[in-house]
Amino acid sequence: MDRSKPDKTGKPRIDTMEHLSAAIGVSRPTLSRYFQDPKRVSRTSRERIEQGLEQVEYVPNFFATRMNRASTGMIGVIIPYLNDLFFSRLLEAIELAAMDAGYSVITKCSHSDPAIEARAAETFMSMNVDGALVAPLGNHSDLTMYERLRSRLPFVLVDSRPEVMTEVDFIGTDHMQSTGLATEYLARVGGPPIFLAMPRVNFNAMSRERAYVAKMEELGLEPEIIGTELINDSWHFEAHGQAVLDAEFSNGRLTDRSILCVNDRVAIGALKAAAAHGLEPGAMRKGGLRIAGHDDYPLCPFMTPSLTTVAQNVDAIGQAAVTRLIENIRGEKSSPEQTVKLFEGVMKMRNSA
Amino acid sequence: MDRSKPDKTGKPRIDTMEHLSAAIGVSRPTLSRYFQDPKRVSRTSRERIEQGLEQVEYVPNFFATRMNRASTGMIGVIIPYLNDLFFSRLLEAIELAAMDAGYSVITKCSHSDPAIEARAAETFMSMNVDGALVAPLGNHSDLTMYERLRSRLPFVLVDSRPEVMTEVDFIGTDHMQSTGLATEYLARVGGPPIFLAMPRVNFNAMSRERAYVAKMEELGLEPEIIGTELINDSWHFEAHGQAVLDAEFSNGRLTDRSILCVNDRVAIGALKAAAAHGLEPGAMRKGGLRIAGHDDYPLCPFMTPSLTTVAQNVDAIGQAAVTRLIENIRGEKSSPEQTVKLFEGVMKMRNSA
DNA sequence: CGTAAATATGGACGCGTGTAAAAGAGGGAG
DNA sequence: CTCCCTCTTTTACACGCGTCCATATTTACG
Repeated sequence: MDRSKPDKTGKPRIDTMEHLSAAIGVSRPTLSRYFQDPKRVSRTSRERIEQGLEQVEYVPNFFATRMNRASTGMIGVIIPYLNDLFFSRLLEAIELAAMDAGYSVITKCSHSDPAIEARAAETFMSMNVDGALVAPLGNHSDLTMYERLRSRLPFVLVDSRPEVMTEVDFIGTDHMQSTGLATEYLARVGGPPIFLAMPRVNFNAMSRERAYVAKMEELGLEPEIIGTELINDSWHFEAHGQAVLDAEFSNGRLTDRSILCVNDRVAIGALKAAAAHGLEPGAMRKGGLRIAGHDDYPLCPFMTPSLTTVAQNVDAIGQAAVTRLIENIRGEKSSPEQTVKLFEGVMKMRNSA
Repeated sequence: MDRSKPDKTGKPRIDTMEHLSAAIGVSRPTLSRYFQDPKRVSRTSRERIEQGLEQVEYVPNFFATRMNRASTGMIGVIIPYLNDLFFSRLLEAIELAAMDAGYSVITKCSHSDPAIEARAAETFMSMNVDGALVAPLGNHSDLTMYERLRSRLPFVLVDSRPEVMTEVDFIGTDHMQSTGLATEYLARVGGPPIFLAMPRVNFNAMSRERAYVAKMEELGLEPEIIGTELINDSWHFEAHGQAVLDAEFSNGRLTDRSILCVNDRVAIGALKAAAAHGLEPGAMRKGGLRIAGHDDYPLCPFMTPSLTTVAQNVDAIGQAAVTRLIENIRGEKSSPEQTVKLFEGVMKMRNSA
């Protein structure tokens, strides 16, 4: 591919600012300033440049523009896995917020692998990103990597946070509140809820479990937790929920209980187990099977019965994370104190509980 | 942030190869070669470097390493939207395949916006990515942008393809086959299927519609299509399916028909509409409501009833797309002929049809 | 119209690394 | 011990653009 030939649009392509400078009769530094901010050159130069750009095709080289510049205008985002609509929504919120703020984001997915996560962090540092936003993988993450990242760049944790990282900015949901809300709701409308957990693969799972226990004790009820043992080793949350409840229902247990699932994907599996056993979880009957989730997964309204859950304010979390990160970037000196911002969950009462 | 201070790990950090060279007594170009491929320096140098790297922390600058190099080792991937498990699965397959092949991928999401899509393409070109993999947005995409991309880099389309771009490499599903399969299946086990379409937002939607019509005509049946009118202007596929069928069922229509949905997300909405009307789509009864989808969305087995669908071989598509792109990158001269690779769909018979 | 102040411009240098070509080191044969 | 060959290292330049600073140009004001 010869990179200096005209392309199909007919415009001749120019590949360096030097050549562009020669082509339209403006010095290269002036062009450089123009591309950073058109207002930094005089109106006459600006018009001349813009007119020239209509004749040829030129885009400044991405790497060269970021080599010798204080700010790269990029923020790095690390997401633990993609095949989960919660994280894809979060990522979307982050990308749009960053775009609004004039930053371009570069995303890396950990694919459930701490080594990949660590490599992504190294890459971000070697790219001199202005800051990093990390949704941690969970227990297996390399915490020294987080420390390294934090000591080198503005750094904000999103969604979940390792217990030991108490002095880092963190934006997420107040699980104490949100899970407490769901627990209280179930306790009020049905019997004392039981908690359908997951293997301890991430910090939020543990936070919610603890929040459930705390709320139950506050209500003077006995907490009961099932599903902490590993059934499958992958991120098949739905299958996990289904398998755990299938075992219970098969033994005639829990068929008239309120079940609070650690998240909606587990709850979707739970709904399936119920249906398979001819059970109809529902909010309407007094006493009887109830199933609720957590997160407000986009498919909740379309489940049968529609899934009662507590919604995380994903958009607000993404927006706030970006905002906080940019604050850190802008005034690294002025904001030494840590920020923790937790958004409240909102009960979404539907038909399953 | 002073970038030359030792970090928390205790290792002093070194920020340029020059300094590293001075620190461990090996020339900078030798270091450069070492980082590209350790085998390119003598064993003695290699050992000395590796020993030195244990004492200090250093990672080559990402931008500088890619400035003056023939191959950047990067491939760009454009995905139309994230909040869809089909695309997140595809992206995962692509990322893992590329990682295996030693390429790092940089992902951009169009967020349903052709302007963002075009900007992503410009960015890729200005980054000198070795190649680009694009899952098109649909009708609104800027086709001249695709042409520009194609004329400048190895370029492979994935998942769907604009009709006019007939001479580009393309990897996807054979919708003629897959949709035909589902059509035939429904026609055989139930009555003549009706097709629940979407507004024509992407090319696959149209391909499947055409495939349905072709198969119906082959079977000597009258094709019937509903749902092409826009109900909501966003990508709320489930809501679309639900709304269209709700209108039909409310008027007492289609309640005993076989309904083939353009994709699983629409089908999930359709299932919901059925449940709301007390209808139980099922494979078991002769005659009666049947609902099937397309794609094998990960949640299909967990729907109630579980959703019959035809599976796309997402992993194979992702893998093949990367393989083909790398072929293009490696031997730009040797493979001028176009490659179109279409994978067959596989019927997943579950309970809904 | 003239002069000082404000602004715009261009030359020169630097960013951190890749790479071609030249210099060096090592090793074996004569 | 010398010569030649091969592998390795080094020297020198290149990549494309940001940015400082001296200089040219415009503007403001009298």
